[in-house]
Amino acid sequence: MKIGELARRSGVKVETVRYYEREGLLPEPARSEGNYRLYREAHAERLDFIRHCRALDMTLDEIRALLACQDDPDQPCEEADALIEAHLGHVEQRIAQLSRLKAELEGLRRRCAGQGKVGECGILNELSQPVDPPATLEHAHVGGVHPRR
Amino acid sequence: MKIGELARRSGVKVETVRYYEREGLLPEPARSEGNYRLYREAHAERLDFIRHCRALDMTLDEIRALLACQDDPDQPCEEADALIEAHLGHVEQRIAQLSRLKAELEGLRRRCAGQGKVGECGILNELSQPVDPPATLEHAHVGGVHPRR
DNA sequence: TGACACCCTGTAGTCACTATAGGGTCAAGG
DNA sequence: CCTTGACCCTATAGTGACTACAGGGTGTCA
Ligand SMILES: [Zn+2]
Ligand SMILES: [Zn+2]
Ligand SMILES: [Zn+2]
Ligand SMILES: [Zn+2]
Repeated sequence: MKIGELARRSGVKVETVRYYEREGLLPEPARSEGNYRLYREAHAERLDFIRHCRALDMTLDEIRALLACQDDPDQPCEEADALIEAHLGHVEQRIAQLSRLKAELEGLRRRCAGQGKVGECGILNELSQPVDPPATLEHAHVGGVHPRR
Repeated sequence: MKIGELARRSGVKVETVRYYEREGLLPEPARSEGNYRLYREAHAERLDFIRHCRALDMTLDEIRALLACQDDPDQPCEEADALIEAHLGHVEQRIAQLSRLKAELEGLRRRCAGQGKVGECGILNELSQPVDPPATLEHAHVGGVHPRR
């Protein structure tokens, strides 16, 4: 299987597959006579694993750690379980933070009468008030509201 | 007021202030004889506005648009209000998405008996299953669960 | 022989900063 | 006058997880 077919099967771009190889998440595959990468089923499964984890918003570092567990199947699974638990914590923290932002945005919205001019709008006046620096979460990584195109 | 004092007052780094200037969010201030930036109250207010918006996870593009409204105080405030409304949508979308991830992670956690080896752990086996590509949200930008250090 | 789809490497761009390197300015103390 | 130290300046590169080229090579078909 060449890189294009692997990428299609797992729903990623070809460049992403090569990126995962550079990052050490996918092992270097065999090469054809013409220097093309040649993949096997095991590569496709590993790529699905990675994409599954990415769909859960894990970092590549978290995924690397999980893959290291998986590559050692006789070890107890405590470490892998702890990684999932920790990441669940990251997601929960981010949900809590975004819920606070949502409440603040809804409060902001209520401060606009709707027919006024910018100079009188409660929204913009409120936003000019200083803000106490947002508490920096320790291992937070579950990110932005805005996607990359 | 020199850049260090401005930065301290608004709780940002000096480099961030210079970055906002390069990005056109803060106007270029006057310079001292020794080429130091000299700021006034209006600059501090504008910086507070920017930080307030960033604390709500708006992008710099969204903030630029809001600042453009604010710089034109006789216009009706509809556009500014629509920007806030749209961003509230971004936050709500991201909360919904993260809630789905949270449910899936909790489901994963239940698949581990707790005393097994990695090879038998339901978590890792489940993660090896392919995943349908996550629906790409149109203007999503409210990002990751994982923070930058 | 040419067209075309696919593959290769290497580099640069994204976003919102952050962190250096390598210098200049300015007030106080010796 | 000279040094120390805090502050300032510009310019450049790094972060994460990709994405998009540029500039070439390979393989198959007509
Ligand atoms: Zn995580
Ligand atoms: Zn309004
Ligand atoms: Zn937004
Ligand atoms: Zn387990």
